[in-house]
Amino acid sequence: MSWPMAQVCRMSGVTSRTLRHYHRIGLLEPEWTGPGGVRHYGHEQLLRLQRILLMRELDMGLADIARVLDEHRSQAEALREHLRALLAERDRIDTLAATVRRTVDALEEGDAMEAADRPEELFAGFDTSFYTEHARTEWPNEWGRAVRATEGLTEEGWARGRAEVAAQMGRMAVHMAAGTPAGDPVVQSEVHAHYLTVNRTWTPDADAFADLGRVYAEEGPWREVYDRVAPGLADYQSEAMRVYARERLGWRGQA
Amino acid sequence: MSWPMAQVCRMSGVTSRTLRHYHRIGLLEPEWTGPGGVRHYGHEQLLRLQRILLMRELDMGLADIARVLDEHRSQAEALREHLRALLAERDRIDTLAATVRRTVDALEEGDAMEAADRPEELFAGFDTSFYTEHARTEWPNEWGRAVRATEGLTEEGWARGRAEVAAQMGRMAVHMAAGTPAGDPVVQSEVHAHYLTVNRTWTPDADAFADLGRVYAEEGPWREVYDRVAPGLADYQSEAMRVYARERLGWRGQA
DNA sequence: GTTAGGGGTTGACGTTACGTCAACCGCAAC
DNA sequence: GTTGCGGTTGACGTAACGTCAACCCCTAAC
Repeated sequence: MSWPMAQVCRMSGVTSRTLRHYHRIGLLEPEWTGPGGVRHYGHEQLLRLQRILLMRELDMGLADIARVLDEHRSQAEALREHLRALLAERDRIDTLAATVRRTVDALEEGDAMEAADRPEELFAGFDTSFYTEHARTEWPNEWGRAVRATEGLTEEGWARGRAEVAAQMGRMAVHMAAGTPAGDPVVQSEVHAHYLTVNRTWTPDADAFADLGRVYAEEGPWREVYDRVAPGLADYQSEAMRVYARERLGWRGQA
Repeated sequence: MSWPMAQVCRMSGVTSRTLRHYHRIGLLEPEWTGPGGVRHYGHEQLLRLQRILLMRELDMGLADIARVLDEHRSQAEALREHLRALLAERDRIDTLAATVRRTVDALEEGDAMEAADRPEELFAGFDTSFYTEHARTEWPNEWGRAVRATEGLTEEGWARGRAEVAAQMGRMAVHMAAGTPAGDPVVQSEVHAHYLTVNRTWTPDADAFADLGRVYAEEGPWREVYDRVAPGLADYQSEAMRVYARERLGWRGQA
């Protein structure tokens, strides 16, 4: 006794598409095929389908199911392994959810990403002259080039620059809130973006870039601005820049 | 200033394949394309890539990311929604893991699925005559046909039949351990398989099939066998058969 | 001159478990 | 004759790329 596909579908609750799929991948072959390619399933096939549905209900992959059915792999063993995979996946999602939650919190606090929308406010009272002396004596060449590069800048150009840096700070704050290590590729690529931004006015070498990071973190206007975006951001940014200087610019220092 | 694809890859840590993918789906288009189709990315594109990577890190889908970037959808709002989806997925996996664990436990107890491997042992001492009187008086026609159908059965045929029923019991025990409701399609399709098995010797109508389920659950050899496979299985099987009789055979009774 | 090598690029196919859809086919009613 | 219905089939799409064969350009070596 055997039944055509449509009847098997009604009997078992699966769609015809599913049965055709199982046929194609060799998981469940019909007993025989009638004229016009009509598939017919026998008793044996129905029982096999039952076993398939049982394991599929537990979210096992079809490949694993096939292994259990055809290679006489222990079902209990397969399920134990499947359980391990499930728990690992749950933990991964759990961690991810916590990260996202922290990120949302950081966004909602309104200090991180919204800062990117109000760069003027963020940089209000920023005193550039604070660093002038340090830069002029420590990196005279770079200082000179920076001055020349910014000489021709319009006010709109300055504003765009501030907005860009503010946006970078916002993204960096999200990375920090997410708990991403400062050495993570995605953070490093963010630092690289910052490096490119800086490059538009001057070209720091490894030493100078690492020093710039240090300056961000020490007491002063920069630290204030960074920490206004998110507490601790100055240190995080500084650390990320130190890693970048070491790994991408060949910096050898430690300070 | 702009950079060719390979350099952007090294800068940002993504593969060239990824960038080509983003190009194809319109998520990130190069600033201009050189001879030979070489893609070049400018400053603006790099910043956009940063934003993409930031959200991708949190497992957001590319479509959602595109919505945030292009349709000015609030990032916080998108992330909150994403968080809800993550939590739901975690709960789903959690429930599933608990189900799989129960299933594994049921399998390990050795009484469920292994019963399918020792049908003779399972049915040891099974006394068919127990039900002879009931069946003969209550369902005389069916009884007669069953007798005729089993007359020509070899011992091997009987053994195969027992093995099949034992295997069905094992699967049903797993469904029960998994906490699947008796009315669930997958369980009902298992009952249907049982129905087909029974049909090989006689053809119960709705009443008879429901009654058969009742018989499985009442005190006697059948209940003993079922509960030997897994405690509570007799009632579960009986309930599933009652649902089947109602929904698939048009049974109107309640008892 | 040419040839091998290296670095870069492209399109095409594979991945999971099917859903969705246009096309076709046989059979019954009008 | 045709119109509809129930059934079937193959083909394409899904998410986010990995992997791979093929091809192109430039350079150094023979």
